[in-house]
Amino acid sequence: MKRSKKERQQLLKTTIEENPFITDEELADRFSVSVQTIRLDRLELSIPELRERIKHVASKQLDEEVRSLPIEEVIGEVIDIELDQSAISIFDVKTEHVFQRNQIARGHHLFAQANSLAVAVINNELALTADASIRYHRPVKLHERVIAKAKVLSTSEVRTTVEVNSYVGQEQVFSGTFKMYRSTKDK
Amino acid sequence: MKRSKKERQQLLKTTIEENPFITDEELADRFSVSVQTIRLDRLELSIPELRERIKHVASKQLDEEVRSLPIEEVIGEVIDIELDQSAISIFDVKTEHVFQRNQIARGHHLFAQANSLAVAVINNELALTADASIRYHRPVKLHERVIAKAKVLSTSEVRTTVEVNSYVGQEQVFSGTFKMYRSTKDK
DNA sequence: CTGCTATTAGTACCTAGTATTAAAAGTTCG
DNA sequence: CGAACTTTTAATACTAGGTACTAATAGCAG
Repeated sequence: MKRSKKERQQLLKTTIEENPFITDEELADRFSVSVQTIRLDRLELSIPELRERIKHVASKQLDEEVRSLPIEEVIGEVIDIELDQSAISIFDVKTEHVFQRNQIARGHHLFAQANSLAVAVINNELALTADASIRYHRPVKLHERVIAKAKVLSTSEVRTTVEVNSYVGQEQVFSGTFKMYRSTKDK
Repeated sequence: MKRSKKERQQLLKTTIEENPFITDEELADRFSVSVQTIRLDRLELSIPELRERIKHVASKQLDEEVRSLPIEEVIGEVIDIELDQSAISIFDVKTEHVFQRNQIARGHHLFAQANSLAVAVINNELALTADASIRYHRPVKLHERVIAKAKVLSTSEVRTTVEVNSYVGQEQVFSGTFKMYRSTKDK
């Protein structure tokens, strides 16, 4: 099986990409050339040695582990609030909020922004969501800024209905109606 | 700084756990003992050498990449899944999930568990929540274990309805109906 | 045949170890 | 105190999977 230098180097690159754990010796075997040739190839292609490759993959893994730990606690920043009436928060979609494959924000983050805003707008120590009906109007992408606007529709002694609409620019991306319990003892 | 053998070995273990990239020499320095002592310690504790540790971390990374998308992006741990039919996940409520004041889990975590399970159960590259209707039956407290059960109710070419019910023990705490978009090209 | 590139071979050196033997230091017990 | 034991350190030989360098050889083109 005769390959030109270029062919071999191209193949070398993809082979290592798909299996970074392969040694020069195995590669030499596979391509029926000497180990030295493989090393020259790697040199020319600036492909690091096995151990460095593995180290690189491992670091990536550690990064992922740390980045995926703090799942979500910050759910947007409240920029305006009138208790028992309305509230506005902004939420910037970052890499940790999106599906890796299509860069679309996972739905529960938009929900979380809206839900926590609904909780915040209620002037009460204890506010809990009883039920909610929501709708996603269009997908939100990485790096977009979502502005959620909450509006209190009705209030009784124990129940409050809050409507939340979220926008990216002028475009609506999310809407929801939250029925909230509120504790009887006011602050 | 004098430590007994036991103390040193205990510390060695946790040190390596938190930074698997550390060499015996660095450890010897850190604990003011010889390299040989560190090696005896590793031997006694069955801790593999640096390169093996790195290799192990790197393999984990490759596994994740291959085992692909839906599972790692689920909130809670999926313990059973039958694609396009049903799925179950567990979610342990920790301190970071609750309101400090009353130790009650924030609603969006329960929503996130249910929503991501609904996404995972759909055997499709692209699944997005279109709208959802949910209800919180009773508050969930710190350290409780929530079991979410997703069931696919109906499927058309582009839409799937998933029902999710979540329980703590025998008691239902959450229910939701999720209407999902699925991409037209099936896997 | 002469040049040129590509390949192979060989050597010294490196890191981060294992495995083994042996000596030295520290500690406990009688 | 000193023998017996554990713990630590040292020294040596060997390993994988390389780098860096020099030198020899093979293949082919003009």
